[in-house]
Amino acid sequence: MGGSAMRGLTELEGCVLGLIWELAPCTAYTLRQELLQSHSPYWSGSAGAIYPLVARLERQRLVRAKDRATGKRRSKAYELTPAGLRRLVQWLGPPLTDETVGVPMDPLRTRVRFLGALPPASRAAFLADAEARMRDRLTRMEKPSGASDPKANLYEELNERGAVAMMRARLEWVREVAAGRDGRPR
Amino acid sequence: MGGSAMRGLTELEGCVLGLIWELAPCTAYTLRQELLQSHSPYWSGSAGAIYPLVARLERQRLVRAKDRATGKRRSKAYELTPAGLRRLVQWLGPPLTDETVGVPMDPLRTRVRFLGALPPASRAAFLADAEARMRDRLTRMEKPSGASDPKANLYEELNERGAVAMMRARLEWVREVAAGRDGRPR
DNA sequence: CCGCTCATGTAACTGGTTACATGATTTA
DNA sequence: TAAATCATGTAACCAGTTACATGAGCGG
Repeated sequence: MGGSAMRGLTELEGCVLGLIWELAPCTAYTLRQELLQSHSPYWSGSAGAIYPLVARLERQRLVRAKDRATGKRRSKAYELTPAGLRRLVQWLGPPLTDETVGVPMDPLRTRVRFLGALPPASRAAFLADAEARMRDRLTRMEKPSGASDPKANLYEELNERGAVAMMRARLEWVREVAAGRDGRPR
Repeated sequence: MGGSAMRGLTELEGCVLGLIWELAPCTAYTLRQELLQSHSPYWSGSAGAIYPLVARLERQRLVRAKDRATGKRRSKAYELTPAGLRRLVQWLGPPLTDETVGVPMDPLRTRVRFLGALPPASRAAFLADAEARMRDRLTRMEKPSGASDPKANLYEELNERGAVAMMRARLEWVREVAAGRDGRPR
């Protein structure tokens, strides 16, 4: 059952499925905005990614579209099918994969690994730049939670707190790298 | 100068360039092993990725190969050219891009965002699974540093400490999510 | 009416993936 | 000598990228 061999969802597919679950009924355009406005844009949210993706999901019957054209404007509003919800649930886990729980990739950490290739002066500049930018980002992440958006759902809030926690830990680590490049007790 | 329009390096290209700088002279095979054995394998280290990549680097003269065939076995050992080193340095930064310093993608965090789609019982199971696996990973990351490998260079060590720090912070966050889904003071 | 944003897509490309192919060298 | 591993690659595929195309609705 289920048409085409059911290979695993990509990260973006899972994420979009989740967004549709959250925002249904919603258009592909809305999904794009959500991805673009997310202040952690590892995905471009480009049209070239989203439209083919939702088309894929629709072909697999994980998603269905209510055609609601206003005037002469075509517009498709998507929502999960029962199969789509099952698929989302299965994608979420448990069980979790090693890929999911393992150390996530971090371009900054990768670069630090090769800091030895920079002339010493540049190393200091590198770390100073990193620290400054991260502090900046952190403040911008922590502030707007004041009163602007009451954070629709709990898990979105927790997700965001996770992002902040990661940035804090990363910042602290960079400081450690900068301060004691000697740091370790011996 | 510099042949082909010099577009930016991909993350993997930068990383491989760094590895060649570190291990030169070394073969493509060695690079693969390094990527495979790294206990954070976001890259497959597949032959299909590495060989074309180093060929690319060689065509751009960022890398040159000393042909050293032992017996009847062909073998190319790569090292950075001066241009390659310049390129590596430039890739490392400063200045850093937002992409580099920004919140890195984290599949676990993404999933937590949509935890609401799971039946409550599964939510608990999800979080328990996550915590268990992460604790397991952490212990395995912290242990072997005992005496086995004296950690060749400082920055490799710092890189690894960064990975551990990230995992710790993530674990703590997951605990927070699990313990107080009420957590916040209001 | 001009230009901007809304909204939906297509086309060409590309970097990385799995899977396969090939042969040399080492080990059981 | 058979099996495993070393070592170097190629071929087909695929998801996501940038860039472009098209047209409706709206504010000035």
